[in-house]
Amino acid sequence: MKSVFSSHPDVEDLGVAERIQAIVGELPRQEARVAQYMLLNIDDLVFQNGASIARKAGASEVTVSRLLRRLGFRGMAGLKRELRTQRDEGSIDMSGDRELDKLDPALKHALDGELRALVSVFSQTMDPRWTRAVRTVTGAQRVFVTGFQSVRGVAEDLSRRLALVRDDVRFFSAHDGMLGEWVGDVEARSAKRKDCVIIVDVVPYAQEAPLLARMSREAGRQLVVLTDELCHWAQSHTELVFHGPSRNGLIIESTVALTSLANLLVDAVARRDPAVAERRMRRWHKITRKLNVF
Amino acid sequence: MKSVFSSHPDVEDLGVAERIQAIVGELPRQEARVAQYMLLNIDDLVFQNGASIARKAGASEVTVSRLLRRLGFRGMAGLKRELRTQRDEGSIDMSGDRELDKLDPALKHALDGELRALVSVFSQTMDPRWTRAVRTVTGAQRVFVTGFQSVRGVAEDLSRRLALVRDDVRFFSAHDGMLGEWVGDVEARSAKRKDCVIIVDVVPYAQEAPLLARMSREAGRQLVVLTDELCHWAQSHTELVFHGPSRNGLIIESTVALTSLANLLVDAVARRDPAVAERRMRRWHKITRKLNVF
DNA sequence: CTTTTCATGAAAGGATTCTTTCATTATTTG
DNA sequence: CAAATAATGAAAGAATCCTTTCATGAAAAG
Repeated sequence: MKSVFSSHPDVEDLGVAERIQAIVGELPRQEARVAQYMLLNIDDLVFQNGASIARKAGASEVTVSRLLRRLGFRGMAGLKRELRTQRDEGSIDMSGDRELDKLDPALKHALDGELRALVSVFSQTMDPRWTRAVRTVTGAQRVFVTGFQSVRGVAEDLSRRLALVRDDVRFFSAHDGMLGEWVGDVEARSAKRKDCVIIVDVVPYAQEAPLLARMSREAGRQLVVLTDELCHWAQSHTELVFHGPSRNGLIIESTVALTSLANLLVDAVARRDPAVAERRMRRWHKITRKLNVF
Repeated sequence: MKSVFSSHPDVEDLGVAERIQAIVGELPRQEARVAQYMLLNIDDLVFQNGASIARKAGASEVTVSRLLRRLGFRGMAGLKRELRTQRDEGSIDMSGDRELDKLDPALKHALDGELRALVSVFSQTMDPRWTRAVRTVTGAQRVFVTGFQSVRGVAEDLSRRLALVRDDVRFFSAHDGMLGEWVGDVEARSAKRKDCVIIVDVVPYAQEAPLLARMSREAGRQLVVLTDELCHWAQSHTELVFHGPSRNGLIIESTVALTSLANLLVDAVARRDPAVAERRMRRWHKITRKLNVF
C-alpha cells in the first residue's frame, strides 16, 4: 500500500522486510526457512499467528518465536505493532509538505483516503466502460439525473452542470411531481435515441435507487450509476457503474470522490464537442452576468 | 496488482463494511457503538483483537463477540478471514501508480491539481481560524446555509449533513420564500447566542453572495464563507473564509475541494461532541431505514 | 574421537483471547 | 404500571496462542 505521493524512506528504522532481508543469510536452516516464508508473504502476515506461520513454513512454533525475537520483535504482537506503524507512516507524505505533520492524525488518514479515492476515480476513466458511459450520456435524447439524501446535492449540481454542456438535462426526484411525467412517457422505449438516467447514490440510504434502476431499464432507458464503494445492487442493472470511495474514517462519509466522478463526467461530455461546450458556457456566463446586475 | 474495479462483487457475499453498514441502524446501543467504531477504523481491524476493540469502542468484550456473530462472522478469526479474502479480491488496493501513466495528459494534470487542492484544504484545518469557524458553527443558535448556481448542491448537502449533527440548520435560497423569514428576524441581533450564516460560493456567478454577506453582518450574524481560490469579496466581511481551489484545467471548474471543505466542517462539528453526533446519526439511520421499507 | 556448541521440536506451563452462563438493568409491550 | 422482552457485562470456563524448559541430534571445535 503505497501513498499517492512518493513516500519518504525513513533513514533510521528499517521496515520489517528489510530487517529480515538483512539477516536471512546468516540464519540457521529452519529459521531461514521461516524468514523466507515471511518475506514472500509479507502482506499476509497481519492475518496470521505464530502457529499458522510455523505450519505453512514447515517449522515448529518455537522456531517462529525464536526468529521473531532474533529479529528484534517482541513476539507476534511486536511484529504486528511494527507492521502497523509502518503502514501508518507509509500512508502519507505530501510532496514535501512538512506542515502536514502537524495535522490531526485522524484527518491525515482521511486526507490520504481522499487522495487514494481521487486516484481511483480518475483511473476509472481509463476503463472502456467509462467511454461507453460518456457516449451514452452524450448521445442520449434526454438525460435524467437523480440522487437521494446526503448526495442529492451532488446529483443536482451534476444536472445543472451537465445542462451547461448539453440540452435536455433535468434533475428529478422520486418524491416530487416530476416522477409522474417521467414515468408516463411510454413511447421513449421505441425512440431512436434513447433517454439516459443517471443515478447518484450512496449505499446506506437508498432503497429507492434499485427500484428506479429497474424502472429505467424497463422503460428502455440507459442507466449510468455513480455510487460509493459499498454499492452492491447496481451491477445487476447496468455495466455503467462507477465508484467513488466514501469511507475515510471521518464520522460522516465523504462525498468528494462522487463529486469528482460527476465533474469528470461533465467534462468528458463537454469534451466530446469542445467548441459547442465553450460556446454554451460563454453564453451562460453572459446571461448570469446580466442577471446579477439586476 | 489488480484493477481498481472489483471484478464482480458477488451479489451474495457482501464485504465487511457493507455488512456492518447494513445493520448498524437496528443494533442495540452498545453493539452499534462497536459497529460504528469498526466502520471508522476498518483498516485497523486486522491489527486488533476482540478485547482491544471492546476497550477502544467502550464496550465489553462480550458485546464485541455477540456483534461479530450477529454480523455472521465466526468470531474475530472469521472476521479476519473475511477481511483477507476481501483484500485478495483487490477491493482495497490502489496501486494504479504505474497505470496512471496511461491517463490522458489533461486528466493527469487535473488529477494533480485536485490532489494539491485537497492537501490545501486539509491544511487549512490547522489554521486557528478554522477552529474559530467550527466553534462558531457549533455554538450558533441557528445555522443558515446558502449557495448559488453550480455549487448550490454542495451547500444543500452541507446543510443536510450538518443537520444530522446539530439542531436548527436550514438551507435557504435568496430567491425562495425563506429569505423573507430570514430577513425579518430582527431581534436575532441581540440574542445571546448568535445565528450563523454559511455561504458556499464560487466567483464567476455570484453577485448575490457579497450582498448576503453584508446583510448577515448587519443582522448581527456570524459569517463563514467557503469559496474558491479566486474569491476577493469575502475577506472584507469576515475572517472566516476558507478556500477550495477550483481551477483544474478542465472545461468546468472543480467542486471537489469545496465539497471536501464542507465535509470537513461537518466532521469537525460532529467531533465536538462525538457521542451526541453518533446518537443522532444512528437515530437517523433507523428512520431512513423505516422510511425505505414503506 | 570426544567435547562443545548450536539447532530443533516436543511437552508443559503461562498468558491471552474468545465464549458461555447468569444475574442485573434497561426497554418495550400490554 | 406491571409483565415480558431485550441488552449488557461480570465471571468462569474453554480454546488458542506464545514462551519456557528440556531432551535429542547435528555440526563444529579441539
